[in-house]
Amino acid sequence: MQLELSVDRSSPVPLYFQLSQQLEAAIEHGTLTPGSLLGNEIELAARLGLSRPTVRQAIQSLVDKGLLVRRRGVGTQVVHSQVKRPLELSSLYDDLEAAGQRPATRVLVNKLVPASAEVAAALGVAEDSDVHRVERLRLAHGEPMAYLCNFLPPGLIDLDTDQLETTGLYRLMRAAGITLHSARQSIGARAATTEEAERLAEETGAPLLTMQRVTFDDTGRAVEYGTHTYRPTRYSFEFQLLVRT
Amino acid sequence: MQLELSVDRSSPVPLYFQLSQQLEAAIEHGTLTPGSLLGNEIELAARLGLSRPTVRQAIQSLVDKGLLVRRRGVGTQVVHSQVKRPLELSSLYDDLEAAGQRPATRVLVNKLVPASAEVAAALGVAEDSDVHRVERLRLAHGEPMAYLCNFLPPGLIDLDTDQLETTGLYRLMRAAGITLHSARQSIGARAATTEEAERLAEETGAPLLTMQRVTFDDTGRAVEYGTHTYRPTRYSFEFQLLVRT
DNA sequence: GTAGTCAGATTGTCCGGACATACAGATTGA
DNA sequence: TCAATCTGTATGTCCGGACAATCTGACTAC
Repeated sequence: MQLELSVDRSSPVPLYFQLSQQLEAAIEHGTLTPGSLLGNEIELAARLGLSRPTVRQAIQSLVDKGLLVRRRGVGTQVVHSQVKRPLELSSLYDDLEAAGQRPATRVLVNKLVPASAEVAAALGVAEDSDVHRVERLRLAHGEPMAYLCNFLPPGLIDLDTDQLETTGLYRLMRAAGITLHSARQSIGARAATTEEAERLAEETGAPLLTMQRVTFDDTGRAVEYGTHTYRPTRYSFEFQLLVRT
Repeated sequence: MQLELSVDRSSPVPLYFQLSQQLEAAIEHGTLTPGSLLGNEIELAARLGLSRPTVRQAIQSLVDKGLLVRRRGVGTQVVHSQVKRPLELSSLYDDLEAAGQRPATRVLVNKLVPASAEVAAALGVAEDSDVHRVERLRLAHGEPMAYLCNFLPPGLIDLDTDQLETTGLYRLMRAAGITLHSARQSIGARAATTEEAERLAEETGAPLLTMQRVTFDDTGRAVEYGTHTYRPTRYSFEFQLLVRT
């Protein structure tokens, strides 16, 4: 069957983007079934009244997302496996909300403190200089799920406790005009100390999932350093990843 | 200072790839310092005797890798933060070897077994049909580090125990002509059972880091399903990730 | 002095074409 | 019958050009 595709040249949205979105929607919706050929680029371009480079750009973006596979001499086809999303830089809050869990946050600490050596190194600021320290308890369905301790350099964002209780940190940062670009993460596990256990309603010595992360904006500045502990019975890290080529 | 760049038109290596590799090397080597402008595309193209689309393709590949940032009206500059690698689909064996640890593998099980419901679902094969089951203990410096249990569909690869002891599973699969494409991972933690503790020389109830993974090739077939447990005192997952744009 | 405006610079998008390269299947030869 | 070769098809690479969108900084007007 013929796929219904069309582009709006009067729209400010780039043509290749319009096309890639329609193709992605068709894949998501099942109109383009896994394994099916996409039809050659030349004809597709002619059918849409676009040039081949534009069509290629649209297809390439979906190849990069892992939705399509190109084979020289064969064609472009939809991958069989259900690709979800390739581990984006998302916040726990958004993840929980998307999963239908009603997330809640209890802000335990929100103040300026002198940076420890560890924090100073991670954020690239001078030791003992002032940094924001935010400690939060993240709940889902009223049950504690994670304990989040974050450090931010000063002057970057105005951290309002009320806002922190109603939304995620990443969303606040994006809203403040910070372009999140990359992050360096480390995921591990360890036994809960008595203090940690108490916070998360676990037993002392119970296994905890830990995550440390330094986030950078597009200028390469470190904009956030966080040390998080999760209850492994309530949370695990799930993600899809692609090979780099 | 002027960066020394040149391309070899007689080489079968694509021109844009030659350029991107030279730029990447210059960034890695420090010749291109973080924050420095790359010079505009037009002039760069003229200097190298290339067309602008070719130069753009080279630059774009580095932008995708997170090494460069483009700004309309400003230019292209090197990001400040030290980007390592964006979480490729690597094997524990390669990771350890790259880190200078001398990895060793002890194959505990290597046989065909009927697929359980869980395995059948992950690999997309019929329940009770034959699948390879491989259990391995991964050691570093003679100390147990991880227990790896993997399942593979039959007919895909010849699993030789000797080879499994001297290299990683992924390397074997790639050598067998399998193109690894994507994987779905889940990382969590739990307390060690007595059996698990014994295998890894830990105490019963000690925290363990767990990872489950289904790997797909470029046709979308599931080619491997694995359940791994790591000693968190010896291993943690470290990776860099980029925002998708 | 401050805000608005304008011009230059640079990347973003798009076009049309050309040739190279690799794959699959049909044809041909032994 | 089987293997080597040819051929068509589709993507991969590359070119040269055109115009649009956006950012920076300087200029101008109030």
